[in-house]
Amino acid sequence: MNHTYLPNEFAKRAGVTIRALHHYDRLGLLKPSGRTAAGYRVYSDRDFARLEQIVALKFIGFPLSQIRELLHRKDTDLTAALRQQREILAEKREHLDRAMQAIERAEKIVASGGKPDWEPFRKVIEVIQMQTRKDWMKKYYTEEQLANLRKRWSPEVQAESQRGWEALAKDTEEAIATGADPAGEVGRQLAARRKRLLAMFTGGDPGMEQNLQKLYADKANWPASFKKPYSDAVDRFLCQAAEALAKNEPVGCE
Amino acid sequence: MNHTYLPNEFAKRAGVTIRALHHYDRLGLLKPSGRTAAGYRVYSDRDFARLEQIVALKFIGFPLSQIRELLHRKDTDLTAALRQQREILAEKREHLDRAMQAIERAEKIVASGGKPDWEPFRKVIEVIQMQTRKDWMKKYYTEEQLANLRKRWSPEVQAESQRGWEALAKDTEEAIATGADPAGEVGRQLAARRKRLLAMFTGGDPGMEQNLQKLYADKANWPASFKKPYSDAVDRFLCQAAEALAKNEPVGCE
DNA sequence: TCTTGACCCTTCCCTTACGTCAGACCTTAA
DNA sequence: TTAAGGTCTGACGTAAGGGAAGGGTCAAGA
Repeated sequence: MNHTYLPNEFAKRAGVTIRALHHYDRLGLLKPSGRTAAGYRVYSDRDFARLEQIVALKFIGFPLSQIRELLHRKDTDLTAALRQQREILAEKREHLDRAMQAIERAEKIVASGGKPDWEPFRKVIEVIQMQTRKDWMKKYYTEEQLANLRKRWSPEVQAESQRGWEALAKDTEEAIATGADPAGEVGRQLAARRKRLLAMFTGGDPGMEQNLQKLYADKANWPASFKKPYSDAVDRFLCQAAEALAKNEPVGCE
Repeated sequence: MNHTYLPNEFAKRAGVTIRALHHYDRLGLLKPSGRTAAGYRVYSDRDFARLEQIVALKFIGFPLSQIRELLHRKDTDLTAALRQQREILAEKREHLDRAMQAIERAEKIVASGGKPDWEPFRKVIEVIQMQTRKDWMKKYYTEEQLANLRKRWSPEVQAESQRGWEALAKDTEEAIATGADPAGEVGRQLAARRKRLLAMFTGGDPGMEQNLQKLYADKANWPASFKKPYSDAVDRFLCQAAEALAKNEPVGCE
């Protein structure tokens, strides 16, 4: 059972390249058990186990330097390292999500044409600034609520929400064009759709709903990225409809 | 309105470092409009617009070399570049998701203690192998179904699902200990919980449910990472309960 | 006029995790 | 004996800048 391997076989079995083995050797991360008379590296089963660990730690994103620490010193706090690494990955994922969202926006604007080619990037920049506007959002949301929001507000959900708002805007414009009454049946249905879309954002948390209304009222200080995708007329109609739908609840129209 | 900026003001306004400006200058990505007699870089509003574009494209993950192409040649296909970039980001996100899942597993095993410190990494490796087992999953799932699954199966959902299974296992063990009947009321409720957890995975797609059953039957070929977190006794009890709950539907127990 | 502090310049080395040569050495089969 | 295939070390390249060395510029205060 105590096999020995030459570099080629060893590397293939572990799914790494020979060059990587050289690299780990030079870093002192994985020294081969021995050498042949000609100087060829010779690896053992124990080396293989260690390489497996290295590969695993690399997969979850640890840098080689830290892997060496973790494998070298038994006293290193593994749980703390894992937790920290998970947090790092979570941050990276957040960035990726925002980048994907930005691309989708840009694609949409490019596809709708008409504008000069570089218009999309204004939008992208707005999204970035929204990211740096975290402190602004903290005026209204607690850290915990923001964390929940980030969890729920995946790019897919965002995309769906955006589609929903666009469709709602279109239908509302039609309703206005046909002279519909905000308090009538059509308005009632549109208001219900608006409510569901808001619920996608708040996740049904009443605290967040309140905050959303305060935030909505703070119109003067909105970052540009919060600009609604529909006109003031549509906004007014929907607000009136929403108030008609729920006579007793404040709706957040000015 | 035609402002000029020295590096400090310019960099701050755009949210980059002076060192980055030097870098872009050297790459020919953003040459300042002019220089003072002393050799200081002088930037204009047009430079600012260009820098905004650079920052935006960098945010969505384009390398500087490609950014230069995109900004230099008007004929470059922007839509194609955006689509491709989105795909690249999607792949990265997939990797991140799997890494986070691996960390969560490792953390759980470390926390439960008892095992030698390096046991967790066996589990991590299994997750990696599951990744390379894509071809195996394709036996049962179409590409489209897999894509849907990846969308829905975020780390958060995974974590929640895992918690759900663990709780279900615990409660089922208790039920077995008290001699409950799989076909009785307790069994009925446990079976319903099992069904809901499966639904988290299938998303209610009946095609995927069928596949899940086929996959379940292919027990001999399961990758190790699919090992259930509960004992065979719990498994049998839940299967019998599920069959009792839905007399006419096949449940997938052997 | 001299100095201080805040800017700015260029050039060079450093970072990660290897990939890619280049030139030389080893082993084995034909 | 030679050809093929495997291996060695060493050096350089990658992306996107960070940091430091060593030096110039500018405005204001002593």
